Amino acid sequence: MSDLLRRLRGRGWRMTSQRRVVAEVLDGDHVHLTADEVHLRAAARLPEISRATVYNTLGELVALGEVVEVSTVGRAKRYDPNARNPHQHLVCSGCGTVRDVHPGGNALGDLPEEERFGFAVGSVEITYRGLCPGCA
Amino acid sequence: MSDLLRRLRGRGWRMTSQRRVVAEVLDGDHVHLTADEVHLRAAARLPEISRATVYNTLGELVALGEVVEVSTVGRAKRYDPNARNPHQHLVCSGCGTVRDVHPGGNALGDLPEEERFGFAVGSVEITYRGLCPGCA
DNA sequence: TTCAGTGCAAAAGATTTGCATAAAT
DNA sequence: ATTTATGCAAATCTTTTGCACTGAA
Repeated sequence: MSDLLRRLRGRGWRMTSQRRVVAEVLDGDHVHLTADEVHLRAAARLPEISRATVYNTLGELVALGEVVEVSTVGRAKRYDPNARNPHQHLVCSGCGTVRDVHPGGNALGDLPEEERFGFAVGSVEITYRGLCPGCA
Repeated sequence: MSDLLRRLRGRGWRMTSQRRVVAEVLDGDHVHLTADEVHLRAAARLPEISRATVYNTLGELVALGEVVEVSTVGRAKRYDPNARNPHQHLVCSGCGTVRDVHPGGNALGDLPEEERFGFAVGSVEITYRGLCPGCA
């Protein structure tokens, strides 16, 4: 069973065949799928699964903190199940492909208090943009 | 005349009343408008300007490197004319408001070569997410 | 049994596109 | 005169919503 699924079970998440398939599709450490790609792969195993359910389920996983939404410029959001291991993203401006990077040396410190303007800062997202070998 | 407009003139950008108005709306150092907001403000001065023209113009300004698209999670893109001064963004997860931040001390170094996977990295985007005082 | 989850289809929001017309150089 | 930009309306893509129905606990 996938790690994600095991964790969700442990948290008392109500299980259905649709939810199981979505969680299975999202298993792995370098997965960055769009909602539509998740639906496509889930439907390969469970043909009757609807887009609405995929969106609902993804939204819940995000709310639970088990999946992170990767922001995009114009393109569809991508969902990253590797929420436990902080990391950053290298995104191709051509095809939208996402790669994980872990630049050990230059991790970003917190935003200093005097730069927060009263915001309750919860997360930092760092994205490197450029062209992948295939698109260059 | 706005700085942006002056620069565009200098680059031989073909000028029209629509383009002028869009450039004027985008003038300033802490502007983060959506395409729709740009259209709204532009239309206040030039009622016949169309959304398509606003989108076209914004796309060109981005291609010229004069304006930066601020990525969002789900929401409409925002356009930031402050492309000359590298800075970062504090984004409210509640209302989508964007604030500029310049955390001097912890600027991010480049992504090391061995972490680039053959990508031609062109830019880094750093976004702090959280709730603004109003939404908290 | 009960309540949360699902599917469907329609709606909404953001952005793009095709094409005839208008305007800048 | 020539070339490029504009406006309109329709189309596309992504995501959300309302509601009756199904299935997990």
